[in-house]
Amino acid sequence: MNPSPLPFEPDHNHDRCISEALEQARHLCRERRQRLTPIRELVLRLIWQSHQPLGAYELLPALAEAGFNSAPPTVYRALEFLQSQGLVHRIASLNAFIGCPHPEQSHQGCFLICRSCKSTLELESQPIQQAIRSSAGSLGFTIEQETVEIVGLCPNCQTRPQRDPQ
Amino acid sequence: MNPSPLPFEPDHNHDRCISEALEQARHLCRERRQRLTPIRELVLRLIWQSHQPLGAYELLPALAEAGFNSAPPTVYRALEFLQSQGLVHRIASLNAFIGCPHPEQSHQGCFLICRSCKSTLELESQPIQQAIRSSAGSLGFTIEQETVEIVGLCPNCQTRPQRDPQ
DNA sequence: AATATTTTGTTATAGTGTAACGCAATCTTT
DNA sequence: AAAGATTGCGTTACACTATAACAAAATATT
Ligand SMILES: [Zn+2]
Ligand SMILES: [Zn+2]
Ligand SMILES: [Zn+2]
Ligand SMILES: [Zn+2]
Repeated sequence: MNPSPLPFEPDHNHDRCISEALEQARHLCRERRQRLTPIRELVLRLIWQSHQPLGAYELLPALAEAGFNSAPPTVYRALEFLQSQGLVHRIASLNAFIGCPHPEQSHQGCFLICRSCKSTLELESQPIQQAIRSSAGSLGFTIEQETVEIVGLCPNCQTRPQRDPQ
Repeated sequence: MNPSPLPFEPDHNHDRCISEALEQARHLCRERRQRLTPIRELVLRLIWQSHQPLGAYELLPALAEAGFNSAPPTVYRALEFLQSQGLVHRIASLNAFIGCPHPEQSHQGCFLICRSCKSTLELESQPIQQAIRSSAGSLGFTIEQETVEIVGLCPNCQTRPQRDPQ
């Protein structure tokens, strides 16, 4: 067990990922006077079940099991709220959602997505950010939102292609 | 009229963009022994009507007008072919498609998308590519496909926000 | 407690994309 | 040129993703 979740390590302490993410979500929402309702918290917990982006419709059965209404608007509303608080990011190229490991300040994610095991890692890459800002700036373009999603093979899947880390 | 299409210039010679794109498409397909059928060429021409990404369903009426079948599979097949030949890129964050200005060799596009006028510019930014490769490489991640889509305001729309270049 | 605001339930529908199958057109081989 | 193989297209149906609109319930505010 690693003390902190390492990128693409299938045997990291993921229970800790979950509990930390939930704890931080509760803390941030309290601080911001936003309501982390049972549905919202459940959706966040479900998304954090793995490091693989989850589609909105994959959440519905679990919501139903938990006794909630399970129509699309329910889950999309929860996802919208979580996104607005920076707790969740949407992966445009997958139509899916993933928990943000550092939601304390709003930011643009940069994602490495493994084609094989689907594990997805959010980067904070200064060089990438800088290069984008520089390219856009030199053309007089003002950046408002960035989508950077890199698909490929994670280290595990290059050697053990069939492995499926959470 | 500019001799070559400048980024975010609404009054560039766009007829030339179109004719060059079509000419190059014909040339590349001939060279690769791929069939640029009437439907495929029409879809490419429609996409090149502007520098604004076009949704698949926006193409259907024009296909119908031209006397072709206008069911979704028709246009999606054409788009799939054009993408396979690098003649068109898909913008994941918009669910839309745009013509590629330099399809002669396969590449990963990086797109600047104006939120106001929707004009979209494809960049070939070595620094961005390099930064992405470096970040991924240091984590042992092998890149297969990149999605880099930057939304913001182009120079025109920062000063004349309501303008709508082609 | 009364009122306003926010959240959720519910139904319906819009928007995006694909499966599957048969026919037609084109290419390849004889 | 004829026969067979391959590719592209027409057609229908459907899957997946997301939102509009309005009523009911829960919560916050006065
Ligand atoms: Zn984890
Ligand atoms: Zn994040
Ligand atoms: Zn042009
Ligand atoms: Zn391109």
